[in-house]
Amino acid sequence: MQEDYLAQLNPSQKEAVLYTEGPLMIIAGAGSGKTRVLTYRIAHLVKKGVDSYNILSLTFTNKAAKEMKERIGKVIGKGESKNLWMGTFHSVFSKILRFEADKLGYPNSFTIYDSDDSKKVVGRIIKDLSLDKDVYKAAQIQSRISSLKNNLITVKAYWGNAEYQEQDSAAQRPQFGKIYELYTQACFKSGAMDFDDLLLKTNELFHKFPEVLMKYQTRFKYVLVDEYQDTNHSQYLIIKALASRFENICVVGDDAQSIYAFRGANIYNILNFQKDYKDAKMIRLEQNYRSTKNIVGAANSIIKHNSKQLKKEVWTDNDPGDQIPVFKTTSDAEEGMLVSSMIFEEIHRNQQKNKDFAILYRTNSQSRSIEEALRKRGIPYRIYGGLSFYQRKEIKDILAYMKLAVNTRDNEALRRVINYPARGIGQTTLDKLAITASNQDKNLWDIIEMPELYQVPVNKGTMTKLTQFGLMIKAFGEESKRIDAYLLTKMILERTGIVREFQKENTPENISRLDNLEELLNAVKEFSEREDIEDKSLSVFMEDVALLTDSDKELDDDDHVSLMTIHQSKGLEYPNVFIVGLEEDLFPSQMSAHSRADLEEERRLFYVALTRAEKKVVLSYALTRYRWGKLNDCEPSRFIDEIGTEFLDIQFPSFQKIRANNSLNSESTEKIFQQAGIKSKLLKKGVKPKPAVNEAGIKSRNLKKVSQVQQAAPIGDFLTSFEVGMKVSHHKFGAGVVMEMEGLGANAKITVLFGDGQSRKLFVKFAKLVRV
DNA sequence: CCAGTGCTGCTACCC
DNA sequence: GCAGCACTGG
Repeated sequence: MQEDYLAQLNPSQKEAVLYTEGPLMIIAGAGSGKTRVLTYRIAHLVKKGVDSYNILSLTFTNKAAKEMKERIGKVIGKGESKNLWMGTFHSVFSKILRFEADKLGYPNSFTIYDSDDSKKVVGRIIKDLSLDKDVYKAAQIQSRISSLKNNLITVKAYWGNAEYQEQDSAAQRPQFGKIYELYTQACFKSGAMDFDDLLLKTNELFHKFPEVLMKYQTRFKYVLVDEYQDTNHSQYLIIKALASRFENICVVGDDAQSIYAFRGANIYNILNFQKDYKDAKMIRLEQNYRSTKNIVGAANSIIKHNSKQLKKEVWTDNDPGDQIPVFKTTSDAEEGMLVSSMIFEEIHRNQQKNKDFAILYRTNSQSRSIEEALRKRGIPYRIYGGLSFYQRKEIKDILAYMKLAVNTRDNEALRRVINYPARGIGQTTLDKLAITASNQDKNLWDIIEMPELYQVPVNKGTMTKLTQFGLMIKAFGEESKRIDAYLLTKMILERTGIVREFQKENTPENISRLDNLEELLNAVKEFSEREDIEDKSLSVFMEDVALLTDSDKELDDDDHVSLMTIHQSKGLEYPNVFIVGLEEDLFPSQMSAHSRADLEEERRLFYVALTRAEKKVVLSYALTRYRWGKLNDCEPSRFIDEIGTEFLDIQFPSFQKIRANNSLNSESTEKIFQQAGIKSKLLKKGVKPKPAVNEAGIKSRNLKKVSQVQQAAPIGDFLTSFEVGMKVSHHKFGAGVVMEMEGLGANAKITVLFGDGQSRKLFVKFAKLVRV
C-alpha cells in the first residue's frame, strides 16, 4: 500500500491527480510521468470513495491497460481495482456491442473482420461488379471506406452528399459509392463488423437508443482517455456522448506526439478541447524525467519546425548527456552492420544488456537488413509487428472455422474454409452456391445447410460433399455450446483434417505450421483457464485475438534488442535508441511530400522516436537502399538538418557539405567514427568480440565465455589480430574501420568500411591490413 | 477440380 | 522479394 503516493509527485502532477471533478485536459510532454499521473489519479478517485465500477479508462494498447491496472491494484489493492473498466476503444466498445448487438440486428457472436478480411470482401465486390481492378484498387477503396466511417459518413450520408461523390468521380472511381454500399451490406449479412464498425456502430447504438446511452452514461461517472491526440472523430463522439452527463472527463495527450492522422486521428480533438468544454481546466506536465538534456533539446529543436501546436516547454533536470552522432553508410546492409557493431561494443564495454537497446525505423520492411546483421553478430533480438502470429495463413484458417462455428452467417469465413483442406468443392461449385444464395437473398450457409431445398445445380457427388461439410460445421456449432473453447479447437483441428494435412510430409514448413497450430491451441487453453474473464466462449476468444496487437504480447523476460517501427514505440522507453533509415522519401516518407500537414506528422513521428531514449540516441542513414528488390540511391533526411547543430557532435561536418559531396575524405570519416566512440577501447579492457558467424553465440552470450573462446584460438588465427570497430589501414584503399569478420584461419574474411565510403570484403591473409 | 507455375503489384504506419 | 492471383494442363 502506497499511502504516500502524492508525495511522489511534482506540483503539476499532483494538481492533475487531485483535480477530479469536471473536464480536465492534461498536456503531457514526452517522458513527463504521464502514466504515473493516470495511475495515481484513478487510485485517488477510488480512495476518495468512487466505486471503481464507475470508472472507464481508455488506453492506446491492451498492454498499457493491463499494466496500468496492475499498478493501480498495487496502490489501492487488487479487490478495489477489479471492476475498473480499462482497455482500448475497440476492445471496450466491442464488449458493449456484443452485449447490445441484437438491437442493431447483429448476432451477439458477431465476427470481427480485420483489414485483410475487409480487403478481401472489397476485392470480391469489385470483381462481381466487373470493374477494372487496376483502377479500383481494393486497398485504396478500403481505406477510403475506412476514413468515411471514421468520420461517421454512412452509405446514406454518402449518397446524400454530392461533394463526396464528386471527389470519387474526380479520382476516376465513380462506382465507389456502389462498392461502399455493397460492402456495408456484405458485412451486415455476414454478421460481421470491421474495425471501424466497432466505433461507428457504437455511435449508432447511442444515437438510436437513448436509454442505452443513458445506461452507460450513468455507469461511467468518470471517463479517462489516454493518448487523446490520436483519437479520431468517431471516438471523439463516443467520448463526448458518454461524458455529457457528468462531464467528469479527463483527457491526456500531447499534440506533439500525434502520429495517427493516417487512420483518421484528428488533432483538432485536442486542440479544441477547451472549446468543447468551456470550463475545462488545462494542466501542463513539462518536466521530462526520461531523457538527457541533449536529447530533450534536440527533440525540442525538431518540433519547433511545426506550426500547429499547443504552447509548451519541455525541460529536464537530468544530465546533459552526449551529443547525438549521425552516421552515413553506403548501404542498408552496412547500416545494419554499423548498428549491430555499436550495440555489440556498448554491451561489452559498458556492461549493458541487450534489452537496453531499441532500433527504430519508419517501415517494417527495414527490419531485414538490421536483422541479418544482428544475427551474424549473435545478438539476440525481437522484431515487433510485421506479420503477426494471427495473420498467418494456417492460423487464419483455423480461426475461420471457429468463426463459422459461432456465426454461420459469416460468408467470408465460409469461403475461406469450404475447400480447405481440399474436399472437392471447387470454384465452380462455390460460384453456383453464391448465385443461388444471392438469387434467394440468403447467406451461403443457408444453402449449404439445405442444398436440396435450394436446388443447387450440382451433381450428386458434389451434393454429398456439401452435405458432409454442412454437417461438420453444424457439429462444431452445437459442440461450441457444450464444450469449452479449448476442446472445441482441438476438435476442429482433428475433424477438418488440417493436422493430417501437415503431417503428410515432414517438410520444415509443415513442421513449423504444426508448431503454430500447437501454439494456437495453447493460446486457447490459456484463455479458457483465465480467471479474470467470465465469458470464455469462443467468440470472446476470437474478439481478443482480433483486437490483440503484437505490442500486447506478454514479454518473456529474456534479454533481447528490440526492433520496431516508430509507431509501435509510442509510449515505450529505452536507454539507447538507434533511429535508422533517415533518408528523404523514406523518413519523411514520400507519401508526405504532398502536404505540409503530412510532413508535420512525419516530424512529430521523428519527435516521438527521439524522445523514446533515456541516455543515448544514434542516427543513421544509407546512401543506397534496396526497396522492392531494387537498389535505390538515397539522400539524407531533412530532419537531420533540422536538429540544432549544438545537439549534434561539433566535429561532424555540415550536412550541406555531405550532400554536395557524396564521398567523404578519409579524414572526416575517421572523425565521424571517433566521435561516435567506435574506437579500439575494447582492447584496453582486454575484451574481444567473438568471431562473427557463430551460431551458438545466440545462446552463449556470456561475456566471459566469449573472451575465453577468443583467447583459446590457435596462434595464427587471423581473427585474433583484428576485431570489429578497429581502425585499420590498407596500402591501396587507405584508412578504414572493420565492420565484420567471418571465417577462420586461412579462409578468414574481413569487411572494412574505407574512407571513400565503400566497404570491401577482403581475405585477411592477402589484404595486409595494418592496425592504426 | 486441382496443383503447379508465372506474373504482378506492392509496401507506410495500426485497432 | 514476396504474396496473392490468374492461367494452364492433367
